[in-house]
Amino acid sequence: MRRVNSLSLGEQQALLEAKYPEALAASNAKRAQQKAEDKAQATQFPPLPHATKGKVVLRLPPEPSGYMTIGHAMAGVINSAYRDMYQGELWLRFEDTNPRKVRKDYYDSFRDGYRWVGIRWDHEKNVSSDMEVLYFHARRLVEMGEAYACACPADLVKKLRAEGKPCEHRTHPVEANLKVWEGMLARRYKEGEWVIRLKGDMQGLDASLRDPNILRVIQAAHPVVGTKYVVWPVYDFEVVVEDKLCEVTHILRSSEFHVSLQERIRELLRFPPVVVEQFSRFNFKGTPVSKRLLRPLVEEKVVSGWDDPRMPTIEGVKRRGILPEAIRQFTLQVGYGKTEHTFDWTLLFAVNRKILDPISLRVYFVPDPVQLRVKGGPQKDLSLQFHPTFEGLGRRAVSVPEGPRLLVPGADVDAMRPGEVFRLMDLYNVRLTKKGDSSQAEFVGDERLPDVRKVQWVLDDSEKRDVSVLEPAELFLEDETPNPHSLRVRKGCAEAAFSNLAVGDIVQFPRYGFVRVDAPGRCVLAHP
RNA sequence: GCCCCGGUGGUGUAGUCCGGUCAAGCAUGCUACCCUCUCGAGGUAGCGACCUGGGUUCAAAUCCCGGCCGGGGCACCA
Repeated sequence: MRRVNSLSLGEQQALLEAKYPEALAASNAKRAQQKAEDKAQATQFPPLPHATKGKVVLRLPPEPSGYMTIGHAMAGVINSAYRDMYQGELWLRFEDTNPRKVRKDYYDSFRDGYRWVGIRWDHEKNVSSDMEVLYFHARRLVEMGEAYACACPADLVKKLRAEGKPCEHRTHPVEANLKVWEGMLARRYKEGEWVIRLKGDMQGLDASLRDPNILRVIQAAHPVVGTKYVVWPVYDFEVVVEDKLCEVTHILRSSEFHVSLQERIRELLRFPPVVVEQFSRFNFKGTPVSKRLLRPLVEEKVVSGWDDPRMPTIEGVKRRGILPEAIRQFTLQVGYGKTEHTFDWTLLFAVNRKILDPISLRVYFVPDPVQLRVKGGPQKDLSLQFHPTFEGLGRRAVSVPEGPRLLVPGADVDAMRPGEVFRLMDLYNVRLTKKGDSSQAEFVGDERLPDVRKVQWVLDDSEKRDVSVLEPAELFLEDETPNPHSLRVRKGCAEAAFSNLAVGDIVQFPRYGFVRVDAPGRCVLAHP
């Protein structure tokens, strides 16, 4: 028993569920969970075109150049859902072909993040491990006369592309191009001297097809393969080859890419076609995903870091108390499409709350507390349930002395006038007799009264715990103006039972909201 | 500027392919009530939308054309 008590409440709950499932069998937790599952099942994705069970191969193609966000997670959930639906295979493939942008810890951010949301993948690779194959196909294009080496400076290329005019290099013979190509690989050229361009259509209306650059020299150390390579493929070329190597059948990608160039390369290389389903990005109100907007916040210490609970990163939403299951259900519910959307956070919160409600302990927390002396309050030994309807979550004992000194929310006292009768939850009724720094009230009875304010309280003794709660709000207001009040810190006191919680536990502070224990004495408000 | 892609209540989504059953469903939000020793959950009721103009048709959210608005692409980024 002592051992059990030494565990955190969250651990106790997990233990209970594992060891005595029958105790919880009839619980509302199970029922609520069942209901949620039914709902999730009701929102199935539409079938994939040209998909056969057992023959679908999908991929998650993150660029490890930043921390994983909830948007990546949602795109991952979609791919993962189809993998399951068709009993297919899923690749995790790091698109790490720009050594300048890629960083080692970002790989782990994605691996951990996908795992956290419950996505399982069947294969994993880095594109940087396929450089020889990429070179092979690049050479093929040059040999076919479909690509050529170009030494024009970048701005000239830009100019000619805008004008739809070819440059002198376009008509060079294959042998000359191959010679340059070999020279690039042999590190004979510096960055920017020579690039390989695809022969597209210099006059075409689709400007992305005007002889795009497909390989270039980058003299920077790569976090995985070091300085082994200096010639790096550009995305549109690399992705086509990789999808062939992975035998990808369906591409479900969030951001908008123009596929015409990729299709062109795929045809030239004689690779089989793939089904492409594009959908717009997952934006959350006031919370951009773009690094351009987020990075300054981190650097200027507007937020505490990439894991700040206001951030759209996986670490951020996790810290805030969003459950992976909520992200999965939410993604299934909102689906995907080409219409731009900005999700209101409350939509996600609603899903999260419904999962949390039946399993969260209730612990009293008094925000902005004020003292309240209760005259005539009788001595009470209370045994309080941690959950209003679910007894399986246990109880805690609270001993209230005679004429106790309590802490109650300042906002409630402010809103009342002397003489008002209110209920101290789980305790008794009192009448407010004096408002001020140390308010007073008198005991007026035990029996439940209809239509009176109900107020949570905490004993003002040595057992109470000072707790500050971070209240995250949107980082940006309309347009791109930073929100000066994106974080409030609420001071308050929690009852003694708070001490038994561990970092990571999520509980409900009644009349306040669901919070995740972020550190000893500190919580983050997930949502009301 | 050029090229793609979109525009259903405050927000998200269903319906649009194969026009009528959509005077538009669901979720969230808000309001009221019920329930509940929480401002949570649950229940009931209510509020609230087919971007716009024209065309085709007996009939258009759904098809066609124009406009407006939004997003993306036109990188030696992915």
